Amino acid sequence: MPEAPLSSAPLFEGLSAADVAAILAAAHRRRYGRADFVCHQGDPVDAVYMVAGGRVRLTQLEVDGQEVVIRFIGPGDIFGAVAAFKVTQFPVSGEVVEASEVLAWDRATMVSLIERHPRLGQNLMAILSGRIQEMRERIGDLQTQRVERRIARALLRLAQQAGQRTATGILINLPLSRQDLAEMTGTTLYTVSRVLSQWEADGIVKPGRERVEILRPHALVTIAEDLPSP
Amino acid sequence: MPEAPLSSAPLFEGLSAADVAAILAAAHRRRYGRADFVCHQGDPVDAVYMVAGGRVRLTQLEVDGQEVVIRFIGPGDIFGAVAAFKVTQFPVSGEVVEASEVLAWDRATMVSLIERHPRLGQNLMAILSGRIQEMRERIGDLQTQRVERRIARALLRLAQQAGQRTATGILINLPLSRQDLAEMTGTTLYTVSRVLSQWEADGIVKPGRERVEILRPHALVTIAEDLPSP
DNA sequence: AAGCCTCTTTGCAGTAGCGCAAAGACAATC
DNA sequence: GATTGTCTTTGCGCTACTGCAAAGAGGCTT
Repeated sequence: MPEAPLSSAPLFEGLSAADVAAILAAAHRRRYGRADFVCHQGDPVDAVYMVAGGRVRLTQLEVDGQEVVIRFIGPGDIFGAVAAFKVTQFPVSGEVVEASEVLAWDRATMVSLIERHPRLGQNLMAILSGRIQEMRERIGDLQTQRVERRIARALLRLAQQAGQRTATGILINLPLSRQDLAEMTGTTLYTVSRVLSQWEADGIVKPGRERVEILRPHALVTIAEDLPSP
Repeated sequence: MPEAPLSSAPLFEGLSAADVAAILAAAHRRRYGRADFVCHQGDPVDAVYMVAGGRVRLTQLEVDGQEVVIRFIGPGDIFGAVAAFKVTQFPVSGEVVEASEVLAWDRATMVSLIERHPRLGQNLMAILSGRIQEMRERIGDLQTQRVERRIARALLRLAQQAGQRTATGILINLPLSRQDLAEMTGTTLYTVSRVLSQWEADGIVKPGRERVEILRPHALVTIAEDLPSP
C-alpha cells in the first residue's frame, strides 16, 4: 500500500504546504520498534501526537484487568488529544504492532499553533467529532447487534484502514489475533475462532495465525448489514 | 436543584464575563415543550447548540429500528458540535423530557467567535475530549461488565447529573422508563425491571413508574465497582 | 531438526440474559 | 369514576454466548 504523504493527513486539511511544513517543523520526532509502547495508560501527558509511519494498537485496561482494544491507528492519525485537552493522563496504552515513527507537539506549542492557524483547530475538532461518531456507532453495535455481525463490521473496518489487495482477496495487513478481534468486538477469543471457522467453511475468509484474509468482501457486507442473504 | 448560571458552563470556562455576554448575545434562542424534538437524526445541521434550561434525551436509531440512548443533557451542555464540525447531518435525535430553552450559534458564527476567543475553541476541544473519554468507558463497560453492574453505573451517573436529595435518598429527577435504562445500558426492559425488583427487595432503590429513587447509594457503588460486598 | 512457546481450534456443559405473553399498576382523559 | 393507554412486572422456555480443557498448528530459536 503506497503511503500517503503526511501533509494529506486530516489534521492538515485546507492548510498551505508552507503552513504544514512549519507545523511539522515544530514537532518532536521519535521512532519505536515492534512491541514498544508509545504510551502507557495512566502516564502523564501534555502533548498531541501523530503517527508518521507504522501502526499502533490502542488499548484500555479495565479495573478488573480485562483489556479493550479501542482502535488501531496508522500514518496521519493522531492520539493523545483527548488527554492533552481534558484529562492529564493517558486513558489508553499504545503498543506498536508495526515499527513506527511518532511526532509530538506539546500542549503549549499546539495551542499557539492553533492560534496562528485557526484551520488547525477546526481540523482537530473535526477529527474529535469523527471519533465521537465512530464510537457512537460502536456503542450502537454493542447494544443492538449480535456477535457475528460485530465481527464482520470490525473486519470490514480493518480492511478499510489496513487492507491490502492480494490475488485472492483482501489481506488485513497487521498482526491480528483472535484475542484482538474479541477485544474489539466485545466477545471472547473462542467465539471469534468459531465464527471465523464457520466463515472459512463458507469460503468467506481465510484465517491464519494472527492473520485474516477476506476472500468474499461482499458476503461479509451482507452479514454486516441488515440484508437478506442474496 | 438550584440551576447554575449559564456563564459557568464548561464552554465558557476561563472567559471574562464580558466575553461570555458577547458570545451569548450572538446566539439564537428557542423554547421547546415536553416531547418536542430539538433535532431529528438525519436533519441537516450547521450550528452548535447549548441547552439553557430543561433536559433533553439524545437517541440514536439503528438501521434495524432499534433505539439507543446516547445521553441526557441539561443546562450548559452542548450538542450538535459533532455534526457541525464533521458530518453534516444530526447523528442523533433530541427529545425534550423537561421543557427547555436552547441556544444556537451557526457554524460560521462559532468559527469566528473561536478566532476572536481562542479559549472558546480550547473549551470546545476539552468538551469533545471529555465526551470521548465517557464513551470509551461506556464501550469498556459494554464489552466487559455484566448487565447488573452497567445498570448500577448508569443510575449513579444519572444521579450525578440529575439527582435530587429527598428525605429517603436521591431521586433521579427526570422521567426515566425501564426502556430508557435498557437503551442506555444495552439490555432489555425486562432485565432492567427484574434487576430493579431485586434491588427493591434489598432496599437499595425504590422504583416507580418512569421514576427511580436511590435509597442506598453506597450499596449501588458496591455493585458498580469491583468491590467485595462489605 | 528438534523443541518450545504462543496462538488457535473445538467439544461440551453451563448460564446470563432474551423475549414472548399475560396480568397488574399507574396516570391521564372524558 | 370509569375508561383508556402506557408502563411495569414476572413466569417460562429458549438460545446465544461463555469458559474450561485438551489437543492441534504455526513460527521461532538453538
